Parts: sequence; C-alpha cells; structure tokens
Amino acid sequence: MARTQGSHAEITGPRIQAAAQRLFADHGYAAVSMRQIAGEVGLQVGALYNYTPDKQALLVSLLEGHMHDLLDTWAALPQTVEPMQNLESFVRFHIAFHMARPQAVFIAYMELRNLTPDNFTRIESLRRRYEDALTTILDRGRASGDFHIDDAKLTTFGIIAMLTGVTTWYRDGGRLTPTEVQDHYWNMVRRAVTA
Amino acid sequence: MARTQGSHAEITGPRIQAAAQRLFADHGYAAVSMRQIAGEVGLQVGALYNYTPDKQALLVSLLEGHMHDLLDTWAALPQTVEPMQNLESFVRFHIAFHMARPQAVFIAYMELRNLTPDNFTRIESLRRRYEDALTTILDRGRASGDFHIDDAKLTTFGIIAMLTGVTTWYRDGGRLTPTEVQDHYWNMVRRAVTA
DNA sequence: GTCTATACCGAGATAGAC
DNA sequence: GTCTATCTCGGTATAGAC
Repeated sequence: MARTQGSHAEITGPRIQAAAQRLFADHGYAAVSMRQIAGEVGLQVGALYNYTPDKQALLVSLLEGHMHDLLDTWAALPQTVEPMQNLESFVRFHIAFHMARPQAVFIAYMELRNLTPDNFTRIESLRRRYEDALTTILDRGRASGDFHIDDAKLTTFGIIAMLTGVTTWYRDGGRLTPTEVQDHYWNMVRRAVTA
Repeated sequence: MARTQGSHAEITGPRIQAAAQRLFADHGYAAVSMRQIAGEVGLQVGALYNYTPDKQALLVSLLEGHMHDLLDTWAALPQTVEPMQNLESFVRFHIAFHMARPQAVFIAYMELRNLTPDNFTRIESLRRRYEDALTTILDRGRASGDFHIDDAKLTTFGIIAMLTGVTTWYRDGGRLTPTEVQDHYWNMVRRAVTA
C-alpha cells in the first residue's frame, strides 16, 4: 500500500503535541500561535486541524495526559501499611516525577485559567484525586499515632506546594543530585509531621 | 483654574493600574487586550497611551510596585536577635502579606515569562533580595544552634513555596481565619527547622 | 487628556486543489 | 494528510481634532 505523498499521521501527531508543550511552557498558551506550532513541526497551519479541532483541545489533551500520567504512575507504585514509609515514597515520587517533566508541570500549574469552565472542572477533579492520595496517607498516620498534624487538608497543601516548588529552581546538572534533593525535602517533611 | 473637559489625570492613572491588575490576574497578561483595560476604566484605547508607553510597561510597573511593597513592608517590621522569633515573624508576615494581595501575588508568579529579558532581570533581583532575607535568618539560627537544617538555600525555597501556596486555596470567609492559617503553617515550619 | 478614526499586522480557523 | 489561499476578527499602537 503506497502512502499518499506527504502523509505522516503516526509521527506527526506526537510531534505536534511535543511542539505545543515546549512552546506553551516557554511562552504561555495565550502567547503561542498555531502558526508557531506548525512552523516548529514543519507544517502549514491548516494541517494542524487534521489533528486537533482547535487550539483549546491541544491544551486540554496535554493537561489531561499529564494528570493521568501522574495518577497512574503513582498508583502503580507499591504501597505499604506503614504510614511513615508511605509518606516517604510519596515525597520521593512527587519530586522525581516533577523533576523529570518540567514543561508538563509548568503548563499544568500555569494554564488552568485558559481552560473553558467545563475543561477546567475535569482537570481540577484529577488534581483533587492526587491531593486526596496524600491526605489519606496523612490521616492514616495521624490515626496510628505516627504523625502529629493539626489539619490533614492544610498539611496536604503545604507539602505539595513545597515539593512542587522544586521545579522552580532545580536544573539538571546543578549543585545537588536528584537523590540529594529528595533527601533534603524528605527531612523537612518528616520533621514537619512529627513532634 | 478650570480643567480641560474630560481630564482626570490624578485618578485615571491608578484606575488603569487597578483595572490592569484585575484583568491580568483573572485572564493572564497575554490574553488581556488594551481595549479591555480601557473599557474597564471607561476610556477609549488611545487614552491609555497617555499613561503608559506600551502594554509591557504596564505589567512591569505592577510587578515592580508589588516587589517594592513586599520588601519595604518587611523591612519596616521590627527585627529581634532571637532567630526563632525572627523566623516566626517572617512566616506570619509572608502569609498575611500574600493573603491580602492575591491578585498582585498571582501576577508576580505567573507573568515573569512575559517580561522582556532586561525587565525580567530587574524583577528577579528584587525577588532574590526577599529570599535572601529568609536565608539570612536561617543561617543565623543555624549558627546559634536554634535551627537544625541541612541547607539554608534549599530550606528557603521550601518554606517560601509552602507559604506562598496559601494563595492557591485561601479565600476570605473560609473555614479558617487568617490567624489560624498562620498558626498552622508556623507549626509546620517550626518543626521542619528543629530536630 | 480624551476622543474618533485608522494603519498595520497577526490571530484562529476554513475551503478546496493535489 | 498537506498545501495554498483566504476569510474574518481583534490585536497594539498612532494621528490629529477638540
């Protein structure tokens, strides 16, 4: 079966996603044009619309892909019954996952306001599911007496904000290795939840 | 002295700033048009250019104003020689200041990438000065033996990220009073820096 | 200082040939 | 599936009358 000339569906789709991700992360969704994305991939604008109905759908698919990646990867990790161990693996996982995908993370935090209300609701509910995973760990640890925390929800927000902040300063090849960064943050979190 | 008809320089300037701040915070700098800002103030577009040379300068003045407000307000607070007390007042100050200006804070964190390189450098150096204030407190507390921390710079990033995260969920009139929020975060920070 | 009018450009998206 | 060409709209910014 000879292909239609210039037809490359299987590889063009992912390349569009990758280009959009890079450009959205660097300049922001609103500041990036469909022409720029097309140029990055080596297409004319019109061709983009074979892959996405519009610009918004491109953003949504990036955000949804990222959130599902996050939830699925965490769910696939082995869990223990020991609260302190569970918390440690959450902390290390969160840092490692976020360090490895700075662009996707950046978009996930910055571009929520560019979603239409219904898309926003969908993405927000995925984020909440992730937060709930940590809240559950904290609640169990408090029930078992391992953790001393005032408010599990607030502690969840505090921990996640602290850990996610790593992406604002961490650069590959910097002063600290990823493991060292994890060690330091785990030290802070561990002490913050124990008396 | 009769005024020129329709001339209101003293009040129009601040109103433009306020409208820009609100719109930039709600929709993002790149997504807001000069026409929208003018409409919000009750002007035609052209009139805006009596107050700002261009859109970028409007953003810069908001960011610079916010950062100087932050630095000056902190500098005006009384400092003690007691590291634990200094850290507590930093934590409470940071939360209170950020809670009170959600829009300015949001813009200060989200719109840095829409600055031209030289403007970015200026704003970044102001932010660094603020971070250094906390690092200094931590260093002093470590030297005095009050704090047990691995890395003052990293602890600075961790604490500031955690505290600033308050703005993502706090709403006036919510479950917790501002003071209760401060109490909880101070508990977490205090434990995180002590053994 | 504000207005109206406009220059100029680039945005998102579509149509139809190949 | 991609291209060229184009539609329509709204963007920033300016000119000149009042």
